[in-house]
Amino acid sequence: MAQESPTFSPLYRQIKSLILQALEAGEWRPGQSIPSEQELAMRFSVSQGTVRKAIDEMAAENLLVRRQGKGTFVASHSDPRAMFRFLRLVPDDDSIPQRESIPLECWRAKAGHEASRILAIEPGAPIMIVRRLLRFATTPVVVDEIYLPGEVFNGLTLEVLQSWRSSLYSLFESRFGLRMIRADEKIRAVAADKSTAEILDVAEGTPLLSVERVTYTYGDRPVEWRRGLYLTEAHYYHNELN
Amino acid sequence: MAQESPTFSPLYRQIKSLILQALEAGEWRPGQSIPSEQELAMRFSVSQGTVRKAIDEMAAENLLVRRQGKGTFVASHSDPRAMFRFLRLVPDDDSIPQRESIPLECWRAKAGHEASRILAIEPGAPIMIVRRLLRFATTPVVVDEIYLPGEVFNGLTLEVLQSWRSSLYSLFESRFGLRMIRADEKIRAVAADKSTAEILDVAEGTPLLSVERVTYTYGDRPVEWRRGLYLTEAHYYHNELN
DNA sequence: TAGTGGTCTAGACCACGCC
DNA sequence: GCGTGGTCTAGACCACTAA
Repeated sequence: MAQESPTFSPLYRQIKSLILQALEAGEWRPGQSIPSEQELAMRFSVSQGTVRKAIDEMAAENLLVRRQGKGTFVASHSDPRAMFRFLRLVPDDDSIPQRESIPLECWRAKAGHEASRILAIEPGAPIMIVRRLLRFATTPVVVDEIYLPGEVFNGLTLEVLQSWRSSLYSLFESRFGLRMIRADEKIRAVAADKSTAEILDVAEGTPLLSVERVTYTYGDRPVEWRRGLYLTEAHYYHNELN
Repeated sequence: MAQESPTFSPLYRQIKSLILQALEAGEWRPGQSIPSEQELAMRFSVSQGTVRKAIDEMAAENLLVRRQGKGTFVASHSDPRAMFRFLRLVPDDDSIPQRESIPLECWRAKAGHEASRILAIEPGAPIMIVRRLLRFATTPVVVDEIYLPGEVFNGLTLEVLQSWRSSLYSLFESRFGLRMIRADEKIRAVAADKSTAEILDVAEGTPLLSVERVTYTYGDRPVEWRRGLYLTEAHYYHNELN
């Protein structure tokens, strides 16, 4: 008969979005622990099991990290376990390489049509463009061109990038308070242009993986658009299908 | 003090592996429903909540599919919702294309060094090799070369392949009782060789995505090794990162 | 209306990390 | 020993599906 709840949302999802709000508001910082399940249950006046289910989902989405006996922590790109979480390039011998990010350029620009559409900002709005090289041990393997909304990344310079000894996303997190939650990648095969070929030390025309990534923060807000060119002669992009 | 349980396994995981066993033994067929949570709880003499947690995990792994009000079902590649579950190629305009699989060749061979290693069979053991073309609407987009253990795929012929009007994995499931659970892909950029270029109707040397996939059935047993060459001029390989 | 999965609760106990 | 997350239970009630 009567449609009771056209937008029925279970209690644990409401709790989840409350925790999300707190997270977004910066109530707990990346790497820090959030209150215990008991405390949260009291705070929201629900049972511990309901809080638990909310946290379960958020842990599955890599927003939180549970550690038995210790507590629940806000996920962080500064955590060694998650440092290159989004980089799927692996050496052919499946070793874990020493990665090194080498910033090449960093300049201001105005958002063109495509950048404004993808980053959901006004055309002509300020953006930052970063070019950088990624090396595995001493081998150059990836050239990235990264587009960032200038609004958010105010104060980003080549010097800042060069003085940072860790992953880009951990810099974004620490310096700009931006937490990268998830990303979408579009992968294609392309031929290396001259300048990329030089940087990667291969012949012009060498087939490369073009990896176009849009990265999102809380609320599915896009905050990074990057295009990486991956050299796959001694490495491969690894993907697991379920 | 005493190390109580070096290999502690919670009850719900034991239940999970019992359900897995039943699944593997073919007690319930793909697409069919398994017993209700209550029935399983009685059968295994545990609470409904414990069964629920076991099923939760299996649903997350795409082994089972829950449908509220109806029951829990064995996942199937014949289900339209999961038909091309492992194919990540998408048209640039993000439309959902009409896919068509065109078998080109199918022959017997003996496993070489690499095939035997990957499929975990004896070198020299019989294998089947299938070559096929995949079209989106009328556009050729993928050429696959597929290696299958002959032991399992006894009776596979080009005629069988040609008479099947659906996805390969649904054929494997229906005809050979083989259920593909998960897969690992290694992606590279390569240049099109002459014969592939002809089939895909592009110039020789065109950059293509090389997608090497190993597919596993229950118990992490590898049962398929394939290499696909994807044309990415009007399509892209989509990947979501979390 | 009956049966299924989905939610929510309350309480007991276990495993783990740390002091 | 204490606090944390992790497991297990039992029971009540809700939402969805199909007969």
